[in-house]
Amino acid sequence: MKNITEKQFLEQYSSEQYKKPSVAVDLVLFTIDGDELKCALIKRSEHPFKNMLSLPGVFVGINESLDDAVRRGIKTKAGLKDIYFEQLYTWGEVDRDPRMRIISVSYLALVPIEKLETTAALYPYEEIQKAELAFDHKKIVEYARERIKNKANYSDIAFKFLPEEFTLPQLQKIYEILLDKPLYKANFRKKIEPYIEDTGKMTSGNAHRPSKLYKRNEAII
Amino acid sequence: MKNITEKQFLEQYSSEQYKKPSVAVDLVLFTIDGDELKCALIKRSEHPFKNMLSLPGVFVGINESLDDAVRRGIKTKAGLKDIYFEQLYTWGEVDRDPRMRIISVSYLALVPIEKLETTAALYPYEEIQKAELAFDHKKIVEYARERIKNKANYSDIAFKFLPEEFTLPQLQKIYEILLDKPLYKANFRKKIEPYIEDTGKMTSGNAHRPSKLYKRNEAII
DNA sequence: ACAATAGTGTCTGTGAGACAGTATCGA
DNA sequence: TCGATACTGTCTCACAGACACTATTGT
Repeated sequence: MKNITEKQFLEQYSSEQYKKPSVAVDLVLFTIDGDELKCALIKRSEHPFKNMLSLPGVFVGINESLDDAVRRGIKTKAGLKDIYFEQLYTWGEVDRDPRMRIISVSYLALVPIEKLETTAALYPYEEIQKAELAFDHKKIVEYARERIKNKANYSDIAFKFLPEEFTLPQLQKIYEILLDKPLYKANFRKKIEPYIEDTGKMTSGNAHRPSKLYKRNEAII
Repeated sequence: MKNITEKQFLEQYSSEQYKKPSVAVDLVLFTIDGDELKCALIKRSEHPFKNMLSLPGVFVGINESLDDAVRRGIKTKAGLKDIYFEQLYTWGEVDRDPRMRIISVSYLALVPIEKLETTAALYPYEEIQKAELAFDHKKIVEYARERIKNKANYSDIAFKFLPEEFTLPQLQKIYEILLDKPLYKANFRKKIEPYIEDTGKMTSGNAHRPSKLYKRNEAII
């Protein structure tokens, strides 16, 4: 950039001789199924890493924001819309994809299992940890796992795995899975109390004592 | 992507008709100067946003990792090497740069003021907040400010603003600036005690009671 | 009545917060 | 001796952790 204006530089930079990396968004879509945290993965049908599992992802269009690309990915790969997502980390090692230079902006997406009537193939996190994934995708999934473990302590992400109305035993179960440790009922209830609101409704038909249905108290962060 | 193989798609995608975004890294380089948190900014000499302040940044080379681009940026823009940095967030709105589509991977960099004998122009954060910055850079600086405020509570980033050896009044000052609130001496010392190590040395010549010199206890996270 | 799950009362220890005190330097 | 800064002892209160208890359903 010596002796040329920024404008000249940009013209040169935009020209053919300056190769640009491609940019993709990769999705780590988690849900909780019974006692397990599960992640949506796609079996690759082409080389490289043929027949291996990989994260669903899309390339970012030239007139598409990152968040829009994520929404498109969630829609086309999992058939979902209006679910919670947040940016995780951007992975930019030169050789992370053997075909070409691809910078991957990874996103965490969370969805209640009830919304996932669709075809997305889910794999338990515990199995993923033991398996090999395509590209650097295993590292990305593990990064996402750490993130939800941390955020469970100080944010409301646990609620993203549940429908609008839920019981406290359900919510506690989510927390136990995310934090990977058992919690004391009484303590959990005292701690969570400010963040929830009684709906007045109860569960029924569960062969045992019914439980109250709560919803998130949106007024409290 | 209907009816074509992934290979064919990639060939098409790589061809000229598929325009790619550019990727840059933008640096939020903070230091603490006296009682103030300051950020390195550059006055733009070209349109758009001519004469306005902006974050130092570089385009990511096709054969350069993101971290390498950051190191190059820190070297060329601030004349520094081997300083602490971490990725912040990736900004991908379509119109964030009026000239062309640029996706910006922002990085936080922290440096002790003693290392900054150089020319980098520093601006107090409080002033930046009141000013206007080029592009979406003000939002990025504010995001970085929030990050260090949060991380001061549970990580060791405060130490990144100090040289190897430091006094507890110095360290407390850093924390007070980062957290933007006064701290009680006694409580601060009790809390920080496990993370520091006495060097046996003392300050001197300061016209008052000298203070002990400590260093980071690397064994403790 | 019983099994099973839902929900509550209370003790304890830890640690943050607040404040008052003592210690050691230069001038 | 005094001003200024460095450093310490201790009380209180909130809250996480642990555990034992009571409550309500279907069978």
